[in-house]
Amino acid sequence: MSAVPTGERQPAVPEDRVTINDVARLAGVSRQTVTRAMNDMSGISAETKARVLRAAARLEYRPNRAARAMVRGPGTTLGLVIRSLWNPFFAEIAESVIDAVHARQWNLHLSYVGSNGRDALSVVRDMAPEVDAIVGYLPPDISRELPSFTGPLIQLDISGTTGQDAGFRFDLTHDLGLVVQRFADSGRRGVAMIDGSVHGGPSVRAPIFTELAREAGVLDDRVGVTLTDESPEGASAAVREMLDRSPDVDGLFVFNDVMALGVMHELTRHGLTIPDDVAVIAMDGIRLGAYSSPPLTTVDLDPRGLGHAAVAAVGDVLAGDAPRRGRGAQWQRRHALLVRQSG
Amino acid sequence: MSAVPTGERQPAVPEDRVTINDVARLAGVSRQTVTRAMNDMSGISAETKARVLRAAARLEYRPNRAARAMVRGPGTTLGLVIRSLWNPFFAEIAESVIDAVHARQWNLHLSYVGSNGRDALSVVRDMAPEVDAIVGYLPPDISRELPSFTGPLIQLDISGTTGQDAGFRFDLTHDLGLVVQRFADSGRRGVAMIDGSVHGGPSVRAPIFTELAREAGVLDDRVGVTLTDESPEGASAAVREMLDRSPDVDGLFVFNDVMALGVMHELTRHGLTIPDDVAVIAMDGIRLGAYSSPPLTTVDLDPRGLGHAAVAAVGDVLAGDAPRRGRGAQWQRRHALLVRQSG
DNA sequence: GAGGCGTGCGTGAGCGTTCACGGCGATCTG
DNA sequence: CAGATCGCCGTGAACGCTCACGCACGCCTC
Repeated sequence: MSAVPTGERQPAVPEDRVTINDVARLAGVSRQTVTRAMNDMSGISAETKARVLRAAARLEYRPNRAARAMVRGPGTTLGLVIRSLWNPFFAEIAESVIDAVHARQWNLHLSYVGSNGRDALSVVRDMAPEVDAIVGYLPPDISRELPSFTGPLIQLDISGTTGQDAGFRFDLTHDLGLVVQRFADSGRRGVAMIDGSVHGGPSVRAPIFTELAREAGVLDDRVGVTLTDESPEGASAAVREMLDRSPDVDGLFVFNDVMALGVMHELTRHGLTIPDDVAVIAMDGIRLGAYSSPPLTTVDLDPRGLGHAAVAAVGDVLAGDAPRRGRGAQWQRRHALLVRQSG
Repeated sequence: MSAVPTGERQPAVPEDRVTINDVARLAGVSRQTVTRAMNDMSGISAETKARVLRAAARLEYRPNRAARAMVRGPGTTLGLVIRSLWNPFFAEIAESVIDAVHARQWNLHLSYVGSNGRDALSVVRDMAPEVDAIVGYLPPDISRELPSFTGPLIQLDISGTTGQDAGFRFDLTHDLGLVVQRFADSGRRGVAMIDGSVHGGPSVRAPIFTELAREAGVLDDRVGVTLTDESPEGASAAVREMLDRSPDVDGLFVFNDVMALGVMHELTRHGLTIPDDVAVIAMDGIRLGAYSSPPLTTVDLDPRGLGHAAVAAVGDVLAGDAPRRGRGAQWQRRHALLVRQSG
C-alpha cells in the first residue's frame, strides 16, 4: 500500500490545462520565445511577439503561477486575521495593512473570525501553511497550538496577557486615565461601562477602567460593568438592561465605537439626551465616529498606524532585526482622546 | 546579450532557503519520509515522524508553497477589487466574498481603489497575473485594457453601461421608483439629490432618479443634483452648499449610506430635524444604518447577497456553465426599501 | 574578406515538492 | 516452511516555468 494523506485533498490536477508548450507549438516557436513575449522581454521581434500573443489568446493560456513562483523565488505572503470586517475599526486596519503590504510587494491573505461561526484557531490553522507571517487579533499563546508554523506571529493587541507573544501592548492605564479624567472634568458621578466580549470573556479594559474610575470617584458602583456581544445590537440590549437596574447613570464608557453607536441609539430611544443626561465615550477612533449624532468622543487607537506598524514589525522580524518572541518583541502604544460632542 | 525583463523583478531567490532535502539529511531519512511526516500521511512510524518533525523545527523548515502547488495543482485564486474598505458597504461585500471563497477552498486577493491614490486600472493590472478571476467595481469595458487577462471578470455594478461586461445590473427604475414613491407618500415636494462621484463623473443613479422624481412631481428643480466625493466629508460640504442655494429642500436622496451619515450630521448642525424638516433616504443597506440617529431609510442592496452571487457567478463561468461576456453574463437585481425613521 | 558585434531565437538544466512504484525485512497462514 | 501479506522506507520521474548559454545570420568596420 502506498502512503495516502489523512485528510481529503484538492480536486487534483485538471487534464486540460494549457501550458507554455502548447502555445509554443501553435505559434511555431520555442518555450523561451513564448516567455519573452508574455513577459515583455527584449530579444524578440514585433511580428513574432504578436503571433505568440495571438496564439496565447486563442488557447486562453494563463501562465502557471506556481511554476513561475518556483523559479523566480516565492515572495512573501502575509496573513491577516481580524474580528469581522463590517466593523470599520478592523476594516481600517485592513486597509492600512493592504497598503503597507503592497508597498513591499508582498501578498496578503485576509480572513476574519466572527459571525461566520469560525473560531480563531481553525482560521489560523487553515491559513498557516499558506503564509510566511501572521498578524491578527488572536487568543494569547496561540502559537503553542501551531507547532508547525515557524514564521513570525504578531498580535495586534496583547494588552493584559503576560505571555511571550509578539505584538502591541496598549498602555491602558494611560489611555483609560484620559477617559476617566474627561468624565471627572465634566462633573460625572455615575459612570458605568458597557464591555464587549472578546474571546468569550470580558475584556482587559474593564477591570482597569473600573479601578481608575473608582479611584477618581466617578464610578456608579451599583451598575459597574455590563458585558455583552461586540456589536451595536448587543450594546443596545445592554443599555436597556442597565437602565432598568439603575436609571441615574450619567456617563458610559463603551468598549468600542460601533457598540457606542448602539448605545447612543438606545439612549436616544429612551428620551435621554447625549451628553447632557448621559455622556458617552468609547474607544477605537473610526472615521465614521465623527458623523454620528452627536459625534463620538473616543480614544483614537489609530487603526491605520497600527496596521502599518504591524507590517513593519513583520518586516523587521523577517529580516532578523527584531526578536520573534518575548519582551523584546512587544511594543507599547499610547493614545490620545479624540474629544467630540458625545462626552 | 541575453533577454532581460523590461521592468524590475522580485528580490531574486534567497541563498539560505532550507529545503526538504536539508531536513531529510538532518533526520537521516529520505525526502519522501519527510513528506509523509509533514503531511500527516500513513506509512511512517511514530518515532521516525517525531525525529523528522524535530529536525524540521530545528531548521525552521517551511515547505515551499510554489513547489507544492505545482505538483498538487494550482487551485483557484479570486481577485476582489472594491472602492475603500472603511465604507461598511464594501466591507460587508468583502466579508461575504471571503466566506464564499473559503467554502470553495479558493484563495482570495483583496485590493481596493481609493484614498491610497491608486486608480482601478493599475490595481487590476497588478492583480491580474496573480488571479484566475476578478470581481469588483471597475470602469466599464476594463477588460479591453487587459488583453493578457483571459479569466472571467465580473463587475459588481454595470448599471448604466451598455457594454459587454459580465456582471450585475441593478434595476434602478424599480429601486429608485420605490424611493420616489416614499417621498411622494410622505408629502414631499422639494426633493434634491446628493450624488457621489464614481469614476470621476456622476453616477447613473442621478439621471434616473431626477427623471422619476420630476414625473412624480416631488423634485426641487432649482437644486436638482449636487455631485461630490463619495464620503461623509464630501456629503457634508455638499449639504452646506445646497442649503445656501435653496433653504426649502424637504427631502434628500443620497448616493449611499455613509454619505447619508455626513448629510444627516450637517443637517442637524444647521438645526434641521430629520425627517420633519428634511427626509433623508439613501442606498446600500449597511448594518450600521440601523444605529444612526435617526435610523436610516435606505434601499437594501444586500451586500452579502451580492458577494455570494458574484462568487457563484465566477464558479459558473469557470465551470463553463455560464458565458464569459455579453448579455447572457448579466444578471439583474432588484431591491427593497428598508424603511426606518430618516425618511 | 576576416573579424567583431547585435539581433533573434532555441536547448539543456534546474527550481522543490509530491506521486507511483519498488524493495526489504518481519509477521502471518495453511 | 514456502508463500502471501503488511509495515516502513527509498528512488526515479514529472509538474511548468525561467535562466544561462549557445548558435545562426546579417550588418558594419578596417
